[in-house]
Amino acid sequence: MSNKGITKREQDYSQWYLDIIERAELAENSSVRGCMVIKPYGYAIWELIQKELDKRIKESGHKNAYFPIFIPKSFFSKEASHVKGFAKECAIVTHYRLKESEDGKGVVVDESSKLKEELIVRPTSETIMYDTFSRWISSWRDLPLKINQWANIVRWERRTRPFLRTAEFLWQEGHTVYPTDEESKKEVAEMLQMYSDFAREYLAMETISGKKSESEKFAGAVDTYGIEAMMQDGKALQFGTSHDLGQNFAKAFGIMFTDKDGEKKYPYQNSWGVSTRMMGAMIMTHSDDNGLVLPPTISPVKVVIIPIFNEDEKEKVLSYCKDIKESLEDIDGVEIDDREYVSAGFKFNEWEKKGVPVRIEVGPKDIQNSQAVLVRRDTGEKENVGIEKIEDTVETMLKSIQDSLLSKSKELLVSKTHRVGSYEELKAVLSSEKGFVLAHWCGNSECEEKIKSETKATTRCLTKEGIGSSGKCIICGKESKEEWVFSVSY
RNA sequence: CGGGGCGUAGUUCAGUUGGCUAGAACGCUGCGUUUGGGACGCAGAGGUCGCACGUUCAAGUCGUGUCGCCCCGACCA
Repeated sequence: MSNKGITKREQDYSQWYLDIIERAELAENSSVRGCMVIKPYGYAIWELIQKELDKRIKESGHKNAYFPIFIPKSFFSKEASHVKGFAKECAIVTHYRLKESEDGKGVVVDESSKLKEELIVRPTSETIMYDTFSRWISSWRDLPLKINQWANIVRWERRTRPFLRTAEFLWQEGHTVYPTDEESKKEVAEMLQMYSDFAREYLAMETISGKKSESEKFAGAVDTYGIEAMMQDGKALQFGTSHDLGQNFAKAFGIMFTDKDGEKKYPYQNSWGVSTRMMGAMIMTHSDDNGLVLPPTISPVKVVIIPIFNEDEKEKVLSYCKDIKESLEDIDGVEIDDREYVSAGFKFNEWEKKGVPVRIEVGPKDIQNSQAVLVRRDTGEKENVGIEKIEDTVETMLKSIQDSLLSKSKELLVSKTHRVGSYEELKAVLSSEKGFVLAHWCGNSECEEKIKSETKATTRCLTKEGIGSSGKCIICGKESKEEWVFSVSY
C-alpha cells in the first residue's frame, strides 16, 4: 500500500486518528476494503459516548434490543423506495459452506451450499425490525413501541474514507411506532433535538439541524431531518439523522393495530441514528496540529500525571504523584505515566497526541515548592499550583476546557456561516472559504441540481429559522419562503 | 465504473543509461549512559523487490499479463 498520492488535509486527519483507528489490513486479493480497526483508546471514547447517549435514549422511553445482522432479500424489497436507495451498496450472502479445493491448496465456496434466498447484511434495520413489529403489534395497547439497537452495519460504498465513510460502522438506531402521526412527528423533532443537545453538552460541538431536501432524504421516509457540524476546513459533516417514516413501512410490512374505536389502522413510525462518524466529527472539530483535543466529558484519560525523575529521586517523586492522584479520586480517568524507558518530553508529546485535557508535571523542583505544574491541552497554558489547590484547580480547568471548546466550535460555525443573495455570491463564498451558505431556494430539484453540479455544494438542511423567510430563489428567481443551508460536505 | 498515481524491511521511502553481497530513516531487540518538551552511544534482528510469464550473459530496474492499494469524480452516516 502506498500513500504517495495522499493530500495534505488527509494527512492531518490520519495524524488525528493515529491513536483511535487504523485501516484494516484484510487478506491479499480481497475485494473487501474500507474497513477499520478501532483501537482500544478509540473504543474507550466510543464507550463514553455510548454510555451517555444510551442514558438519554432510555430517558425517552426506549428499550434496547437486538435484531439479526442478516436480512432476507425479500424483506428488503417490500418498501419500493427503500430498496432503490440501498440496492447499490449491499453485501449479499449467497452461500453457507466452504470446501477444500480440488488442487488441495486452500478452500473454495461449496456451490452445493447455495442459499435459496440470499441474505443481505443489514445496511440499516428497518425491514428486519418491522417484520418483527408486525407480529408484536395488534392493539392500541401495544403502542407506542419504542426500541433502540446498538449494532454494526455494512454499506458497500463505492468510495470509502477512514472514519468518515467505512464499509462497516457502529451505530445506534432508534425505532418507534405510534398510533398517530402527531406523536411520531413530535418525536422526530425531539430526537433531533436530543442529538443536538448531546453534541453541545457532551461533545462541545455547536451544530445546525433541520429538514433535508427531497433529494437528500432517507430512502423510504416521508421526511428526513439531519444534524450537521462545520469542520475546520469549511466542509460540512452530517453525523445524525431522524426520519419521519409516516405509514410507508407499516403498509409495506403489514403493521396494523386495532384502535379504541375498533377499527384496524396503520400506525406511524420514525427512526433515528448516530454512528461512529459522530466521533470523527468531534475529532475534526477540536483537534489541532499537535494531535487530538478531546472534551473532558469523553476523554478516557482526563488527567495524566507525569513524574520527572532520575534514579535517586524516583521513589520520592512517584510517591508524591500517588498523593496527587489520591487527592483527585473524585475524578474518573486519572493516570500516572511512570514508564521509565521513555523521556518526559516523549510522554508530554504522546499524551498531547491523545488529546488528554489536563497534564500534571511533577519533578523534584515541584516537591521542593510543594506544588505541581498543570498544563491544559486546548491552550497549552502552564500554571504552577500549590499542592493543596490541585484538586480545585483541576476541576475548574476541566470545566473551563469543556466550555472553551464549545465556544470555539460556536465561533467557528458562526464565522463560517454566510448569507448570500445571489448565485454569484454563493459561488464566491464556496470557492474561497466554503462553510455554510444561507440562500433562498424555490424547492425545485432542477435548481438544486444545478448548484450541486456546478459548485459541489448540496442542500444540507432547512433550519427552523429558514422556514417562512421570504426571498427569491438564487437560481430561477422565483418567490421562495425558505432559506436553505448549502455546503460542500464530507 | 471513468480519470490520475503507485506496489522494495514493521512503517515511510531511495535505488542513476539493466551490472558486484538491495539501501536509508524511523520503529524493534540487547547493554550502558539518560529523563523539566519527541534522549544518546555501541551491538544486533529484520527482504521470494505484489504475483506470473517473457527479453537478456545479467532484471528491483525493460515488456506483457494479473492482483492489490491510494487520490479525484458519480453514490452515501
